[in-house]
Amino acid sequence: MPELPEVETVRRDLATIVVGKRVLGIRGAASAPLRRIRGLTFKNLRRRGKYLLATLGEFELIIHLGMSGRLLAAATIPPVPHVRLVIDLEGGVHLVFVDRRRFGRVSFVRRGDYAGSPTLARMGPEPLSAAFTKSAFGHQLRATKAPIKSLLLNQRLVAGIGNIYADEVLHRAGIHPDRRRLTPLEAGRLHRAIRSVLAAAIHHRGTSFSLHRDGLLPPGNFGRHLRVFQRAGQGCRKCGAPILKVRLARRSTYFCPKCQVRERDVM
DNA sequence: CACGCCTCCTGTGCGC
DNA sequence: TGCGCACAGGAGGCGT
Repeated sequence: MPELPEVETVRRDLATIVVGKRVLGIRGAASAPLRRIRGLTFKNLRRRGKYLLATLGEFELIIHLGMSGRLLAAATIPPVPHVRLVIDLEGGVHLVFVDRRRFGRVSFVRRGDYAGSPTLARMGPEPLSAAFTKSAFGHQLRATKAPIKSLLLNQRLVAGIGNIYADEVLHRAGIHPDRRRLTPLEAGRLHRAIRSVLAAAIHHRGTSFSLHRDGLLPPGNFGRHLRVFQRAGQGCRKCGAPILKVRLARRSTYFCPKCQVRERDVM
């Protein structure tokens, strides 16, 4: 599930609960470095791309939810399978990391030491920040020849986009997912689409999938605003043509064959 | 270095 | 109904 809007939703839900609280203990599959978190206090809870970051003393807690990870704050440990880690906080609060597929990661490093997370170390700008400029984005898109969808997924040109929002922003921008070397016009449309789609998704608390509809978290409801993702065979909301599903970059890819043409724009 | 492919893990849903 | 297999929202690591 978790792409930028979902991770941001988790961050906002948990920040007010954990910030300022001291760690009383840690249980579960905690690495030796992670066990040093005991006794330290959460100074903040931040997000970078799809990563959650927290400063505690001289250290930084790095949490990536992977494909199936969830992070919950609760007074009692919920009776769900696949609880991997529990961080006990003062005030009777438990931070619970649940991850069915174990693709999630929790690490504890010296502040800013991202050597163990190359994607985080090389992360592109936050799409909703001023650092994400149309001109820099456009220049980078001219300089690389991979399919635009692969570039959106790899986190280096812009942070936080995954398979759902890659398809959604490409549809919004009217760009075929396999287009390469975008024109400045296309780059401009894509830049704008990235900002508007992600902002709207955050507003709706992200896209909720069955894994997350268990009553433990307020559900996201951006799902009903999706224009192409998991809508194969259904009509494009813009032109009515049936949405296609293909494999691209080893991922399911949904697009409208009429609104998103592969040919380069005529300028 | 850029790019593409394979892998990690577990559960679900589909076709036969 | 049962079985086997493809597939699932991510990113790290490797080979080319």
